[in-house]
Amino acid sequence: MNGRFQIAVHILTLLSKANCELLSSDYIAGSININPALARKEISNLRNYGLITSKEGKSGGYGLNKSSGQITLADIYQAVRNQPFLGLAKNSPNPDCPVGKQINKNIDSLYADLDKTLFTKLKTITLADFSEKFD
Amino acid sequence: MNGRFQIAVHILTLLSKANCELLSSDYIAGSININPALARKEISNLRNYGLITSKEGKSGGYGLNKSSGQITLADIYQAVRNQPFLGLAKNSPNPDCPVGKQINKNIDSLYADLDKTLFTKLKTITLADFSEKFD
DNA sequence: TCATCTGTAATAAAAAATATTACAGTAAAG
DNA sequence: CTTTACTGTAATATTTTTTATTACAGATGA
Repeated sequence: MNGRFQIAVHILTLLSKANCELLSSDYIAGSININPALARKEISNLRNYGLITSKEGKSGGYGLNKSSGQITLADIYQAVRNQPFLGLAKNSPNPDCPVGKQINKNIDSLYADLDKTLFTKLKTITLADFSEKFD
Repeated sequence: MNGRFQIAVHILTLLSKANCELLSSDYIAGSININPALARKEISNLRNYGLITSKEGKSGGYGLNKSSGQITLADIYQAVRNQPFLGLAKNSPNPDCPVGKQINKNIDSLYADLDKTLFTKLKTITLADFSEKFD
């Protein structure tokens, strides 16, 4: 799993515990210990997926766009991955070999299967569930 | 998922279809289209996990150490990963932030949970099952 | 004793992830 | 209106990880 997933979960957990106060990218980046520009970039992506709202200008910042009970970890993962969960087969095997010729197709289909399994699991956990684990 | 998993599955599929003939690292690397030294390195690891046997010297090569029905994809993955399936939390968040302080613990526990889900799924698929998909 | 393999380490190159810098644009507050 | 404190985003640099390459010692059979 991608490091971006962890960052995204961290961001959304902060927002979920912020009680509707807007948080700045500086504050968020400080909690994660990453660069504010990187935080803004990930936030921008999460906003494209409808999970976050933002407000520009002085006293601007970020908040959740839905209640934490309505956001599942599957939503977060879907926003973060640009490829299927486990990546695609990416070798260029020998087409003259009977196994090489078919391996990518079969690996892709295996990955899709595993992907579905994980996704099903992630759908059962809401951001609210996850946030509750923090004091 | 790791590129090494795909390589490992490819190697074991080749061996499983080789009908007990020993295959050389050159042949295997040629099918995957990778460097023979890299293939030998992965094979060496798979041998440490009891999945492959090797024979040195002229007319040497590699073969399966168990029947393909006795090897599951979970065995292969376990051999290939050095860390849990989805990696460990690896940020160094701010310990002065209530969320930052606890995020790694909670992410690790989430990953362990997801890991178990995937592992359970992978255990249901044998190398024989996978190999059957090739003509 | 030569040819053909494996085993492994050291190194190099390529690719991917992450961090940094910079600055234009927006909104509130004086 | 002008200053201040933010977001939005692109360009670039750095670091880390992955993958490839080279090299050669050791094993085994012909």
